[in-house]
Amino acid sequence: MKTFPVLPLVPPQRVSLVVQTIQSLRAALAAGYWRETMPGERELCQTLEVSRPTLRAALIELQRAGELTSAARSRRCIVAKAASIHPSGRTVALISPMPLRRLAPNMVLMIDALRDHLGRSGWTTHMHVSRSCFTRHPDRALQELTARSPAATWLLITSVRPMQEWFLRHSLRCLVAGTCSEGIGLPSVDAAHHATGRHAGALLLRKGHRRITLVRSDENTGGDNESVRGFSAAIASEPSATLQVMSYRSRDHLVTLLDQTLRSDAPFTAYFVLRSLDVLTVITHLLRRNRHIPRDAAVVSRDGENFLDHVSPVVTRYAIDTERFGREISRLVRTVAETRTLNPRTIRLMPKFIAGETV
Amino acid sequence: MKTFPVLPLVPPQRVSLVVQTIQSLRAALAAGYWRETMPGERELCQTLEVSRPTLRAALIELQRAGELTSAARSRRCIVAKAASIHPSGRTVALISPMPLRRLAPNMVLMIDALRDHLGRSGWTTHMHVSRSCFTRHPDRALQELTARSPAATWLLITSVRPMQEWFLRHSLRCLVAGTCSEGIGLPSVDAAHHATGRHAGALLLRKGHRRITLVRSDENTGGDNESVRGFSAAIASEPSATLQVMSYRSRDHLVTLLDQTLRSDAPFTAYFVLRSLDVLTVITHLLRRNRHIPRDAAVVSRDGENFLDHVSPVVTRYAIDTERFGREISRLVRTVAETRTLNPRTIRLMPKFIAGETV
DNA sequence: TCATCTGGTCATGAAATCTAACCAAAAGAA
DNA sequence: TTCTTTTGGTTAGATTTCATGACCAGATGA
Repeated sequence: MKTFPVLPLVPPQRVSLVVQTIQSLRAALAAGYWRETMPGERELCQTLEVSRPTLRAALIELQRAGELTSAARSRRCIVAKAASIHPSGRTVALISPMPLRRLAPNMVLMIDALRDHLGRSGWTTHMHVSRSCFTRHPDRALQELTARSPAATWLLITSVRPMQEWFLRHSLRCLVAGTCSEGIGLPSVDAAHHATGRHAGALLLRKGHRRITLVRSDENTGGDNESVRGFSAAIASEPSATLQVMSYRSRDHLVTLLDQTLRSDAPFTAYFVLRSLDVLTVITHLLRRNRHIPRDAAVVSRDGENFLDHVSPVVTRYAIDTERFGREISRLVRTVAETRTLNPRTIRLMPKFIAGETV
Repeated sequence: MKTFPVLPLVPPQRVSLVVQTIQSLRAALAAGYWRETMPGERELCQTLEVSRPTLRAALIELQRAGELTSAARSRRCIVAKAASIHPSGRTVALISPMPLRRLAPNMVLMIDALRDHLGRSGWTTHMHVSRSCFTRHPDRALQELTARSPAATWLLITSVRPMQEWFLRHSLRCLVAGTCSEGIGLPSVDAAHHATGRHAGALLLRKGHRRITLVRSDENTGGDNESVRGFSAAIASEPSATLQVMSYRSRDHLVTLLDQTLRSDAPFTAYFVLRSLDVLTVITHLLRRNRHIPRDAAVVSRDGENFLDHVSPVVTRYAIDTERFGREISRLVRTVAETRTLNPRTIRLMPKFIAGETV
């Protein structure tokens, strides 16, 4: 019997990046990481941290090996059916309509806290960015996404009604970070928007304001409707008070609407703004039009981002504890993953009121 | 026994040839392939099939690790006991002076990208928040912290000179996210602050501004000095231009300084603000004092946070790619962990200029 | 004395890789 | 329908890594 001596001095192997990429892809394919079809090239580049030419070289090699089929202008298909023993065990998939950098800073903090907690418990999180899952007819996109990347639990961020309905209908394990639409019994963690709205309304009335504007986006996310209801209820308690709801499509549209309101004869003296980023727009625009804050116009922000501290004057707002938000979601994720039935529990966190100088 | 979960899609590891060579040499050394002394460099090159610069980099690294001794003009000697205290724990420890929610949003995004990338390569990150490590005499705090929580690599965020010196002195594996102080050779990833400053200066001069203010914090972090130097150099090229550097202690102090400047007879017509949060303060205060932007005063922000898009007018600024920033750091972390400060390399990323409406 | 070996250093060029575009077709949303 | 987004396909230029080959000065030994 011949024994092979272990070579004591082995020269470095010089595996090119393309080959390494092929190996990574093969391993994932063998593990059944994707079903049917591959993700787009650009997305793969991101996750593999590799440039597109490199990735394409690897993909083409796999095609030549017959493990993938190329289809012009549509996604590549997986040929060999892999032993689909994909351990979807401890994986949470986040679905967001935009990449992190487009989300509000507080949302990023929340996600970070969430990942941290889940990571400590041995979970991995995976973020999916897909615009088409948030449209009015998200069925196809959701079908494909959930089929392609199995996860123990799905976490919906800034989700809209059709999406939530889809998840409920397919009874996939999921939970909502933010507001769950009315009548849809998905477990969720949310800020207490109704209570916040009521508090803000009462505050402005107490300060003597009677002509009040609520500023909201025309997309219905983030519990805007609830805020509006809470705020309206508070304002309605004072018969002499008028409430105008300003619903804008874009930043520029908001500016236009503000100018219209400013031109009106009986001016509005208070603004309750739902999105903190738009508070910036409102405040800077009011200042630009020579309105004094808070003398000519009071401003209250429903969301409490950090940067509002640096506005002069400091913005009065309601701040949520992102750390806690993330922790609660992390807990709920684990509960949902363990229990078979969806427990439609809703956790509401009350934001902290931060008295600023804009009221 | 602890088992690590197998990650389904691991990005290629990009082991550089130098690192591969180090591994080959280590293996041979451990196997006792040579006695007392090493072969000559040229011979080793042949057997390892590697060029001399590459081999030498590997040898020097082994010297630094104390496994070989360098002898000028005679062969290298092998240190008897290969200590092999390679802290292969895949843990990165971040040190920050403040919790995430107090950091600039872009920094949070960067950290998130970093965690994501490292996580997929099987690393865990741990965040430490300690003010006392960022003081002028951080020795005790750092001693305690590093002793308490071992990590393969330390990542310093918004770090200051004494801290960096301490790490260099104790030759712990670390790298700097942000600016590495002058003369301290730690590997770092940073924005190209000097170039940005020069660009901004040239821009303002081209627009006809001659009395220009640079707004900076009195803490020296985030490459503020570099920005000042680059900006000054650009302004100095125009003899008729005046540059005032406004260094503030706090938000309120900044407001006071702004008011002083506004009262001066020959007004300053342009502001270059280093921190994006303070851009908010500057802009809102200028608006409050009825200055029109950009007619009375132009504002340029060195940092490019997203929320500046929502200011009216949209702020002209320089934005770094946080995703890329995090990726570069992630890569550097892995390099540093494998070799001890192999290459005290500084990576400079050029931010993208975003033309706004404030110039 | 002289050829040869040693580690140290440098300039140059080739290859691998990344970045950032642009294109046209297909798919999907409104 | 019309418009936007996404898809794979392609290219040019910059950057980084590594190899090649040369030179130097001291050490070594014939």
